[in-house]
Amino acid sequence: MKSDELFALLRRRGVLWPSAEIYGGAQGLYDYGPLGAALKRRVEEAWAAWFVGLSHDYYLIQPAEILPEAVVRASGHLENFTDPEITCENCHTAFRAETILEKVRPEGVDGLLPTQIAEIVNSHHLKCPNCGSPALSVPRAFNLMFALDFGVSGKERAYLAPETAQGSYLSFARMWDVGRRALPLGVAVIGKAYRNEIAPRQVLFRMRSFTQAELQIFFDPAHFLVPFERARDEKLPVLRVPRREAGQESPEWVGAAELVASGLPEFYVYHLVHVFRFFRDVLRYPAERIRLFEKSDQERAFYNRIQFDVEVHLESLNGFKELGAVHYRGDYDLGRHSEGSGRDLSVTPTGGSKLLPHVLELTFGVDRNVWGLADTHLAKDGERTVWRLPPYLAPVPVGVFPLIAKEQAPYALALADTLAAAGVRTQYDDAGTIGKRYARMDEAGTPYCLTVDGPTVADGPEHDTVTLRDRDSKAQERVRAADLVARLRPALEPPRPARS
RNA sequence: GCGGGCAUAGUGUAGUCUGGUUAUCACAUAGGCUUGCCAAGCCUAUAACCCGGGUUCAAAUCCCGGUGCCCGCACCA
Repeated sequence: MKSDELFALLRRRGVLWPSAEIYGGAQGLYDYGPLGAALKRRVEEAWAAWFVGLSHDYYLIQPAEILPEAVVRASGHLENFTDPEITCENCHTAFRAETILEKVRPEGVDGLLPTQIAEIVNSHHLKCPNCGSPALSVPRAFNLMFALDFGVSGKERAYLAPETAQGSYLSFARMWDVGRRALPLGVAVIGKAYRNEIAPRQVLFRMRSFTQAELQIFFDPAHFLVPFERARDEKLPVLRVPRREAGQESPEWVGAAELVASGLPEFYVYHLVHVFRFFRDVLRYPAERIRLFEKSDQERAFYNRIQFDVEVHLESLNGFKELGAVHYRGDYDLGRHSEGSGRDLSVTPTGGSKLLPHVLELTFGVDRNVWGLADTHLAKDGERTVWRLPPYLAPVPVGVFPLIAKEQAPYALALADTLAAAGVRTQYDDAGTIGKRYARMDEAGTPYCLTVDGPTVADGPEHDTVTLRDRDSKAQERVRAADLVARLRPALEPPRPARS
């Protein structure tokens, strides 16, 4: 489905819509409706079950979403987000002011006001590096962070967190103390991040307020032992730099052991395997649509030593899109915060020697995956539209209908209440014909529908049995009402990784 | 940010070029009749010209500004 068509469908069904619609909308902001909010929450639950479940030493925390200025200064966000940009009025290419002034001012532009930069551009008659035109714009400082007045004095500044990772780094010292004082130590966060994007686009793909799910693993690079045997036999669809440079865009399937043999650390490949399994086995993206895209030295941020993006081919957006990534960030983060805060964040594990832990970051865009799940799992099947979500991700896992509202409504309502009380979320519906109700639930991604009919309420062998209808096969089966909870509940639990 | 395109009920649309009747049609939604296990049929109801300004006797239609969306470029530490 094309992006427009998919978004129209999601709007119509109340999955999501633009924020502040009645005022004409606000770029880059979206609201989730009932189905969307439920789906997003289930994705988050499945993510936490899988990744926090990877180790006894991985924990979920919830840090603040506002960062004091000192934090973003130390992390590098302040300087990197305020680079002034100059645009060529002729060919419309944008450049960093630093690039344009490179030759005449090799010391850089830090500390200069936009007007001062403009003066230098004018006095040296600088031209566009692309087309040679002298029509260069006045420098514009764009800061992707939302700045806030913090406190009542008006003197302190703070920023909305541009990523959730900083909250984990800030919490490291405390986590060390409350934890087992052992490495590796995993700190997971599912939270909001805010970026004042220049051009928000493609609905959930570039938003100004979005949700990230990230796991920061602090470890000793000399001793990061992982149960690699659980990953060794997996084959991964990787697209590595040499293959990319040879002009290939499709991945090749390479065994985990082979990746290690090529020089990637075991701990990295082990986690990459589990990230791949999450996308294939938990979110159930088709394996052939997934590729692990290695970023080259030039492409990745300077502090990332190894980076693979997890990309999924999305029809609505015409190509592979980044839905997650695995970054080996070295000791950059704790180093910067040690320096910035004046507090030494190095630790001494029991029986070990003092070190500044390194960080392996597993990062996911939650909103992007909600879109991805709509793109890959929601499709037309002849007349009907079916959202083939895994049952544990379905916003409403069970629909309950009376075949004839006038006759079986009380029984069906009571059944829905019983299931709800047992922790199975249901939707009761008696409007229109039975086929219409099935179609409605198919579109909402509901995997199971229960229909109460004549035999259910009549005396006879089928008393207290209902039909259980499967979304994907449309097959029906008679099931005793009393057995329903035991029957349905296992499918509604998200998978967890194997662990000793 | 730049360039191009677009904006009409909940959704998709006709009408805009060439200003003029009660703004078209389908689906969806609500109610009724009928049917009773995969979007059937009939009747009824609800519901729209993105916002602001201008031109005109008259604006969904023409002009200007704004906002939003789509595509391309740039950006995405």
